[in-house]
Amino acid sequence: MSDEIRRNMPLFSMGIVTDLTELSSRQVRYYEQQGLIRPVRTKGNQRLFSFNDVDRLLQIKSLMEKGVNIAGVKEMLREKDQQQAQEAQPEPQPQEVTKPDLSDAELHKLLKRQLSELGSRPNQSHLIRGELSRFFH
Amino acid sequence: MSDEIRRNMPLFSMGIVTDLTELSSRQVRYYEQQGLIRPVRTKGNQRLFSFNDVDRLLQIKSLMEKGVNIAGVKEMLREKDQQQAQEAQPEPQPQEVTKPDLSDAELHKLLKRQLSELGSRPNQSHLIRGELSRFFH
DNA sequence: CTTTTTATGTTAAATTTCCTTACATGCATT
DNA sequence: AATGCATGTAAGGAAATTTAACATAAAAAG
Repeated sequence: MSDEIRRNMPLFSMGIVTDLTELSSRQVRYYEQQGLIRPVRTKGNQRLFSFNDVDRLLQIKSLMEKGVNIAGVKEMLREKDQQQAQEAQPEPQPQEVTKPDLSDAELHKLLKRQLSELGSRPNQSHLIRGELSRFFH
Repeated sequence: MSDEIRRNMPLFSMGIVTDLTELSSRQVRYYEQQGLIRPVRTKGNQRLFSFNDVDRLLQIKSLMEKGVNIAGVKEMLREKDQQQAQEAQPEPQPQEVTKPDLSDAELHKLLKRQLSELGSRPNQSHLIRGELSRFFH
């Protein structure tokens, strides 16, 4: 729980995040606009990102490089969020499945179509998916 | 060693550091000028601080609140740096003691005089000495 | 008890970074 | 051919940061 706080502490400015992720600021703002991340703001309205935000951005980048579109990314992050919420409160809560934004059929079709690609491009000198987790234990 | 990289990765802008440490930017710059920290710079000449920098600033703050002056802080950080350097390369290196900037007598006198005070003031909502270490394992 | 040093505050001007908005565009999808 | 998605780019303004200078209270030195 104290870990939760650390992961969500607003620490990084836009410039550092673009360096860390090698995303353009345009991309980062677009992803925020699409509801994929929720950085807080300074008094002067500038974005401050947390470890979690950077982590999500790396996941988003990874997925989009595989051809997944925003809708797909949104769906996958939503699932992951649910998992984490479950882990956070381990009470076995009998709950009817929350309706996904997209039907299972739609999502399946979507992913099936998109996962037939594979853009490959060497990368380094910045964070890659999974590398961030080492910042905490 | 990979840990060393993480600890020294330039991540934080001035604003975040002043929030984290509750030091004024003036203080942070002064401590840099005195050689206590060495933040790197962006292309545009703005400071970028690492975890290590923030950690040192918290130590500096803690010491100065106890009345230790810059010279004393400098000495104590130097000692700690030596320790860490030793731990990093555990080769039993027979080395004659490096001459301190201040003689032992001077330092002793200095600390003895200064440690007779104790400014107490409640603090919260920011990092305190030792709290930062949890960001890594 | 003056004088000097230390550590920090404050202000100003210049520079850099970031913000929003708007328009442009290549590539898929329809 | 027309539309939508994801991103680039440019303009204008606001916020954050920088250096340099001057001010000052408290401590140290003489």
